[in-house]
Amino acid sequence: MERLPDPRLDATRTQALDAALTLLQEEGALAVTHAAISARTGISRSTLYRHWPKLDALRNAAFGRAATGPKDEPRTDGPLKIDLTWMIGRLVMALNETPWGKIAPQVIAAAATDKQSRDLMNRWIADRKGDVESVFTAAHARGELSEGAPVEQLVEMAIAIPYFRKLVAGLPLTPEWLDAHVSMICSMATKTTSK
Amino acid sequence: MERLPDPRLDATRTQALDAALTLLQEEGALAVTHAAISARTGISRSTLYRHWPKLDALRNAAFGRAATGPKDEPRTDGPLKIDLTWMIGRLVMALNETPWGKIAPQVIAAAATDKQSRDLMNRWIADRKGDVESVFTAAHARGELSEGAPVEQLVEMAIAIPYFRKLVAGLPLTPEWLDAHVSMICSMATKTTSK
DNA sequence: TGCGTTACGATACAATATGTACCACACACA
DNA sequence: TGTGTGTGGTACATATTGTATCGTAACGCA
Repeated sequence: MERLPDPRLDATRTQALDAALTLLQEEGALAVTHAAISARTGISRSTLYRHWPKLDALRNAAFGRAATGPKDEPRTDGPLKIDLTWMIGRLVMALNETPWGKIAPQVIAAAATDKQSRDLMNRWIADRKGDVESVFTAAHARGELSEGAPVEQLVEMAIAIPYFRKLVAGLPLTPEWLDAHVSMICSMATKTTSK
Repeated sequence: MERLPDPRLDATRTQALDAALTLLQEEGALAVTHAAISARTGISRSTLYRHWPKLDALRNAAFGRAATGPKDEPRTDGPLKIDLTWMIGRLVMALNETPWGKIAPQVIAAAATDKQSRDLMNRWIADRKGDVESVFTAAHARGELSEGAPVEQLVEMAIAIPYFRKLVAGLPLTPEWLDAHVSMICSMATKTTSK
């Protein structure tokens, strides 16, 4: 007979990963250790080793936890500028206000040597690209785009620039900046109705 | 009286940092330790600790070494597309073929907690931005730019996208991609002579 | 060439991080 | 109420990171 899963398993895992996430944000990936989590949660070191026998596994679990979040349903009602502002605004919010914004650089660095981190990063990017692309697709269906609009390049640009500003250059992503960013993209995508 | 500097000082420092750079590329920042460099160079562990008493100092020195390189003199003879292709081509080459391409992600991650890494990264970006900007300035002087061309945004875009593709998304920077990238920027910057 | 200085190499040692092994206890389910 | 399973505590093994000390070798200078 199958036994029901012991609720303690999930409870300790959740507690531990919560603490790991905090450590990740506050002190970086190197601070995520069995000992540190034990000190912070009261969970014994042996229990933590039982759940994640290796340090890599523990850190990957923490990364994974940081990347999880509610999926954004893209708005595609139009017009393009409104949809894009909302969609890229969600990205900006994720970078500004969720753990992911602080942790992404460490995932990027880890991706150089660790496949799981690479997969995690790629999945995150693919999701965002998909969202932005669907906005363009809808705009195209409404006839809002100019003939040869380079949609693929525009999608990449829409995402790459906020990423670069925030993570690489350490520049803020303000509402004013967002407006200018979206405006530039729209001016490239739509029929040149500009003055 | 001042004594001349002992040549052994420079010799060991150079040897050690060469090995550190190799380790950095091949096995990541975590592999850069006094012990590893000692094993690789034959320099004794105690000597390495004498030069860089802390591990952070050693890694920062390795980062610094990775970032050094000959300064690119921007070409500003025009036309814009030629100058931009050359200038961004230099950036692409640096990312593709120098240690910096492999190490930048680790510097970015370290920048979250370490001021020296932050400074290093900012200096690198500022240099590149300055180069690209001077290309636009020259083009403006020649009257190649359209009235309200958003030069600042274009400069950022020129740099952010290759960075994102290579470091974050792990995508290749091919000559074909470079051409498309530059073309897009030019079409935004120049008087809309496009059909 | 010889002398004082300085860098280097070797070793021993301390402190911490990273696991492993084992046992007693407490909690969950039947 | 028993039986299994997760947990906590401790002891222990090993590697990493850093310190301290000593003799030796290379260097600059006279």
